[in-house]
Amino acid sequence: MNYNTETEQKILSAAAEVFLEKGKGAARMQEIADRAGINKALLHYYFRSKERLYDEVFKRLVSDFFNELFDAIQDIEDIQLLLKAFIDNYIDLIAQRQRLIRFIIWEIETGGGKMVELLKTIMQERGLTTIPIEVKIQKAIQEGKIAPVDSRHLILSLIGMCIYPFIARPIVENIFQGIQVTSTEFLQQRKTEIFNLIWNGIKK
Amino acid sequence: MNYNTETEQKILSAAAEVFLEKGKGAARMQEIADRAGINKALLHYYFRSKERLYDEVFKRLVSDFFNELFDAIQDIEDIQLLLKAFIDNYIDLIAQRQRLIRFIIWEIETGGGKMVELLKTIMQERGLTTIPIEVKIQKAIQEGKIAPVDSRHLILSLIGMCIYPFIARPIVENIFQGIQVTSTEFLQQRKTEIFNLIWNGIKK
DNA sequence: GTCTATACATCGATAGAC
DNA sequence: GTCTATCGATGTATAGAC
Repeated sequence: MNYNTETEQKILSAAAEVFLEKGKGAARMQEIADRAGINKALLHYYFRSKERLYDEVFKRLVSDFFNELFDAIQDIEDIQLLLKAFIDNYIDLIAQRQRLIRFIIWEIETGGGKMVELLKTIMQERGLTTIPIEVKIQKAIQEGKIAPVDSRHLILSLIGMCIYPFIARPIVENIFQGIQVTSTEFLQQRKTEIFNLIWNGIKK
Repeated sequence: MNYNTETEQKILSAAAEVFLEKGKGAARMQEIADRAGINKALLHYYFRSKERLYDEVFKRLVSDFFNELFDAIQDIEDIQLLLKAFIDNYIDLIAQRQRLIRFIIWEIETGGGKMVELLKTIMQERGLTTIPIEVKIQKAIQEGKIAPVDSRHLILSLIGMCIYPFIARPIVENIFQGIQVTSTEFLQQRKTEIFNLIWNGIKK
């Protein structure tokens, strides 16, 4: 039993909780220490500063998300199945990680440097030099399977449609009475509506 | 000349700058005072607390945005022209207010209460009880002008596609080398691609 | 490795003179 | 209305005993 690593893990999961709930700026080292069942001094002993602790937590959470997404769609070649799988998995992964979006947006909005670096690292680790889905969309266009849209814009549209309800959740649920963004019913509807819109929009 | 009001305006515009740049949490009353050319004490004399100053700034900036959007599309009845106008105006208004999005997202992610209240107020002031575009989409469906999609999902898709490139701007510009989200060229492409995708997706 | 105690900085807010 | 000076709370980080 390695006491060192055990404490480190307790700190990391407590820090993930607090950072996700409060955001980096409002997160307090005291609260992280409390939830980990230790004191502030030990936090700095293990991670030196709040900044470094945050970096470590951010890296782990975001890497998990993107690796799961890449895993889910990497072997699909048929464009229709690929789009369906992308939408389904993106929405499910986000639905399971609602607070992670705030986390990523907070980070992006401080310049996005960490996020860009992390994405590069993740792609490098997977041996990717291009975005797989972009290449597959372009291939489908060349083979005449879908209309000649701009692949980059299609990807931006896909992600935007999937992610927006989660970003604007309080407003969406208030403006559209009856919608519960996390309900199984809404998630299923959302997947279907996005796929139908996209597919009708680009099929030949 | 009313000195009272003049100082108040200087404070409000300085506060808007700082809040937009730093966000509510990281904004400092000292910096707002400096930019307004006064001292901290006077800030509290006029607005009592940071919270109230923030509320006032938030209300003004967000109201302006939505009022401009509503003004731009309220008289359009034809569904095709309406969708085109919504996309064009939404993208232009956001492009002119890049930092406002962070502002709104920050606010949403602390619960969204202020945003919901503000939207209700804005709609009340305009005498609206429903969302105009939702009603017009449903009317177009009933009249058989577009396919019977879910109007709420269509609106979510529209906004998501318009707003996403601005939210994820640093990532988008890095992943898609060559894209400059704020360039006239990209904005024009984006408007066209969104409209074409939507219209092909729902036209009969 | 883990603790207590504390240094040191910063921030929002206010008191009080003018 | 506007200023200077300062309070009180809170935050990160560290020193030093065990």
